[in-house]
Amino acid sequence: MKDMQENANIVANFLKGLANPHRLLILCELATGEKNVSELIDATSMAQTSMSQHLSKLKEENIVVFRREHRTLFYSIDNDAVLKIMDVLYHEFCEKGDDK
Amino acid sequence: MKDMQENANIVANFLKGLANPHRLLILCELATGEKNVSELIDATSMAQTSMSQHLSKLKEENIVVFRREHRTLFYSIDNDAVLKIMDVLYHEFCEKGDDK
DNA sequence: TCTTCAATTTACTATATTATGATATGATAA
DNA sequence: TTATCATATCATAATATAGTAAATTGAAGA
Repeated sequence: MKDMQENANIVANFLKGLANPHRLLILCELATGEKNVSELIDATSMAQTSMSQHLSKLKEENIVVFRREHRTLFYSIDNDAVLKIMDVLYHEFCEKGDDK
Repeated sequence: MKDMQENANIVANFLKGLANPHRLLILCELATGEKNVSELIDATSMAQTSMSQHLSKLKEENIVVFRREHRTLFYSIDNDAVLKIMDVLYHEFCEKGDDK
């Protein structure tokens, strides 16, 4: 096992990839299945450039992958840890205690 | 349930609280049980000021709590989601595939 | 080839985060 | 009260992140 310090850097970068409201919304969309960029823009009302940059960050951290079909790029979540963490976050923040 | 946008902001802030190598190391220490600030400084070799700021951030996001005993403050993790996420992260990043 | 569509990259600015040094607080002992 | 220990806060500078506009790439149809 790598030493803690080194792991801490890797894990922190991974978490930074998730720690943005726009990227979380993107991941919520992708959690229900593969989507192309236009669909993601429609679903989140984000600017196209901004979407592209956030997708780029998600790719960089190996959180999502994409495949090209003609001119269209389809993105999907390719990370088991991400799905597990989203599950924890959903139960913690979206299901309970929403009435404060 | 709150709308996604609002939840996304809250969750992103929570994740930002975790997304720093120093804070992850602090949480690794606290995962084994309550520790005071001096112990955390010794264990992580961080500067005192830096430690204090990171603990402050962790408190702000309700990730840790503390209790005072005389002059000494004891910190501990007070968040079930944090422990679950750390567990996922540990399995993903610290146990497997460490030999790349 | 020329044009257009889908998406990315680049450049720039605004804002947020982090590290560091100096100072302050709160609790206790002398 | 004064000194000291444990810790927090403040100020500042360096760095990272995010948003926006303009330019670029890659694929496909006219």
